[in-house]
Amino acid sequence: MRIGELSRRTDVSVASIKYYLREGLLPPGELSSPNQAQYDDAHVRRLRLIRALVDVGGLTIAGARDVLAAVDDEQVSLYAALGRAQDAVMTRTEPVDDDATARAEKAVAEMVERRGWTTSETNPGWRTAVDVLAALDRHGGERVAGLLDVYAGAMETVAEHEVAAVVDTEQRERSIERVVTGIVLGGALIAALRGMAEQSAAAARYGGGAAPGGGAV
Amino acid sequence: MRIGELSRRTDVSVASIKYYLREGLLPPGELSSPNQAQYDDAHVRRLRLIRALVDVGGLTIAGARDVLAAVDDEQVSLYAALGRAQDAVMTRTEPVDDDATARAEKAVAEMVERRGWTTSETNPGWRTAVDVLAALDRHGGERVAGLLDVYAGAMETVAEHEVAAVVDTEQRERSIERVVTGIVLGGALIAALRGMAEQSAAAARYGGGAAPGGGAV
DNA sequence: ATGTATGGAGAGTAGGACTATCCGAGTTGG
DNA sequence: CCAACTCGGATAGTCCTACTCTCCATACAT
Repeated sequence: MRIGELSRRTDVSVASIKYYLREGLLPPGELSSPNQAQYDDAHVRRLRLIRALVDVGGLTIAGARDVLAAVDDEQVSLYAALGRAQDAVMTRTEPVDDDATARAEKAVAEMVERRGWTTSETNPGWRTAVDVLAALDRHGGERVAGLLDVYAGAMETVAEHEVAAVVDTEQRERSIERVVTGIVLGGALIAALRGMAEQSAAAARYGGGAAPGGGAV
Repeated sequence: MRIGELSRRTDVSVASIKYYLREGLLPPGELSSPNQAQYDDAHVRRLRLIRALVDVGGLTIAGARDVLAAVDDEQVSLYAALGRAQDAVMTRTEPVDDDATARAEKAVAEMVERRGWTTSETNPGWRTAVDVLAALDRHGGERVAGLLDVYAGAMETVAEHEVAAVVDTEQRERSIERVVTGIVLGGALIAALRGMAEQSAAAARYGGGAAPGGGAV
């Protein structure tokens, strides 16, 4: 198929498709003549994956490109692809160096130790966790920070199920795609469910008035 | 204090402070003369809160303004503030109408029913959950979608602890600030810990090679 | 044959988050 | 008391991201 049909089938404008091609998110079609290319179902799939990562998962175009490059690269292990996807999802902050950070670092290190996690400070989550804890500390959110173990326990369960569900010795490319969509979209799903659970928990405690949400006001 | 000292104390440039004032994130200082204003500790606190929401929590300036408006508005209940914070964190997608969406809607509704959650479709999380599930469905992520109950169970536990920790009949403003920081920063913390837990779980299953993360490449 | 679609490249646009520049009015150190 | 600095407020400019538009020389469709 040519670009027009690809556009129709995926509901992505021709201009956007060209943009993704230029940015290297979508591999070029096969040229049948110097200025005529053919696209196939793989392009349709890829385009849908891009939309899912960007629209639903909230990745930037650059983040999506990195993740997709890992999917395409035969050299990249499933384990490394997982890290790549995490990198793309996590917002990086430049490190500060104060008391709050020192305390936060200690809290994270102790938690990891306590739970026996096999992870290291090079994991992007580690730094982010420290940053968040430090911010909570600075702002008097110690009550929330005190839930570190509750959060960690919940994520431990989630991660075990996810890894078990996603990893499966099939064709490598499909498996990596699953890992990547799992990391990115799973994160969005977790955030969504947390919102619902929170409303529910608050309602239980207050006999809940009108439901929150529904846009601006 | 005047703007220069406010800037020094918070490490936020004078230009940015002026910008936040213009955008209504930071209340104006008290004018001692037509062109001289005084700021106080409340401004310092507020500025730190803004930075935490934006830098760590990943809110946009507009999102932070909405959330802070809820904190400031005496009329807004704690329960409503919670919804406001969720709105700010959640990425809104315009709805599609296909089979995948229909299936996703059913799955979410059944899950809510099964768990007896007090929440409704007006909760921004509900729509997001449907969108994510639909995207997973479209992309062959049914394995991840099958974890819906695992995710929901984990978030149920988390939400109960959070609501209990955060709500506390003290001064309303502080309490609402805690709810808001809890929602926003708690979400970032959860994402970070999930990343770490996932690395750990993957390592357990593979004898883990080099740790992922550490930036580009 | 003639009108529409295509590939590729470059320029243009809209929104977001600052950052820089001005200016007339305080404030401060010598 | 005066020069140098700082301030508040407003406007304009910058950089980035994610597109979107415009061209043009083919290619395809009828």
